[in-house]
Amino acid sequence: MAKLQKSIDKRNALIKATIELVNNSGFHATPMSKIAKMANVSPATIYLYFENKQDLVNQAYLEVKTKYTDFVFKTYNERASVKTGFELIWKRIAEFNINECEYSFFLNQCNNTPIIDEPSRKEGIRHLQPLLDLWERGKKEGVIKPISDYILYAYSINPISYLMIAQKQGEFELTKVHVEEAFLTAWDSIKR
Amino acid sequence: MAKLQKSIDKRNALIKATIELVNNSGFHATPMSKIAKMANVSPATIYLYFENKQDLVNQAYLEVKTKYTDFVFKTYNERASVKTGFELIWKRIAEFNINECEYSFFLNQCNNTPIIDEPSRKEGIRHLQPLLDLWERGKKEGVIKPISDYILYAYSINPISYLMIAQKQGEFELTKVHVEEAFLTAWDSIKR
DNA sequence: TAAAAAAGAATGAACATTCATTTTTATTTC
DNA sequence: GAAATAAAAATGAATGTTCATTCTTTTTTA
Repeated sequence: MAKLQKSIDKRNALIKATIELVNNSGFHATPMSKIAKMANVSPATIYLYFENKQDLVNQAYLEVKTKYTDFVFKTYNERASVKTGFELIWKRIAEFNINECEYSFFLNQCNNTPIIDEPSRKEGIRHLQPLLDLWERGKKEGVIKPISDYILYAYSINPISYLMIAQKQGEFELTKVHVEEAFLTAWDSIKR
Repeated sequence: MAKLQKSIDKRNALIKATIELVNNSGFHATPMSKIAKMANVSPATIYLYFENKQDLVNQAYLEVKTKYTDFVFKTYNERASVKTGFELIWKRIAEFNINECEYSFFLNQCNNTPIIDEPSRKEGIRHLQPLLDLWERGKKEGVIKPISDYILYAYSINPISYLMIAQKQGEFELTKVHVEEAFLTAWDSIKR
């Protein structure tokens, strides 16, 4: 009698292939057969690991989102000043976007199009709770503008994704200098 | 012998249906048959007006993009100060996004995913030439930060799209007050 | 050796596009 | 101004393909 032994490697390869193919062609233009081929697996095998195509993408999304938040808050220290705390988080976000741009592009596509289930997406910004808490504190201390979190996010965090896309499309190269400029710009936009 | 008399109304209805359906389901999840039905037309008729599905979307994109830039620069006056000029343009962009959110959502989806031909997209930011010229002047006058246009765009213009999406997903409502806050934030982020 | 895992081929649905006809339109002829 | 007509415009029904998913068989594993 055999134990349940589905290979985690195969699952990972499938998720990886999905991300890469969806990044380059979009969800509906990516056939399961191609995902299978890229993961060196038969199409039928995908269904041992995932219910169906939608489930595969949802799981890819949640997995990448988790990697993202884990990375972003790893170095965060609640006792730092608001400005320092913001810098810690912002720079980690930038680092993730630059070093894992396959992931960040994928997240971005999921956030901007209707490919992900509402339930799977609803988690959304809530993953960023520590950042929201930091802003709350900043507003109380009078260091951060007393405006909606959505606006703070739109101006200080979302631009990073935009710059990644511009870079992916080869219009722009995101250098160290740019990152520093972008950080200062982000801070200028939300500081009181 | 009859004159060429393809109905502009029909063409418009097809473009409108395409925008609405692509907004809600994405390009590949929108069948031609549905577009036809929504435009009250037979599927075969689409091919009298457009070469194929890709051509239909490309044309929709270019048409909306043109509407956008026409609207945005309509009130612009080259002789205004940099700050005033920026405010004129920014507020028109915001107005367009709010009043024509079907259009702005569509443009955003085209800019963030691989559904549009590279050639059709390449026009991209270049449509915004007057804004780029204004920034150039602002940098010379020492009023605008001397940083890449991509960064200026990412921080002062792109956030509007993000806020639109948040609104479309029902997470947020973009009120007059928010628009004013957002404008000041945009200016803070790019002013020297 | 028995159960799980994997595979390739088969199935059936959905879809973009084309085809063969019908309908509309505008002009011409009386 | 009505009837005739020829070309464009529009249509609904094919066509052929692509694809997600399932089925049956083979291979691997414990």
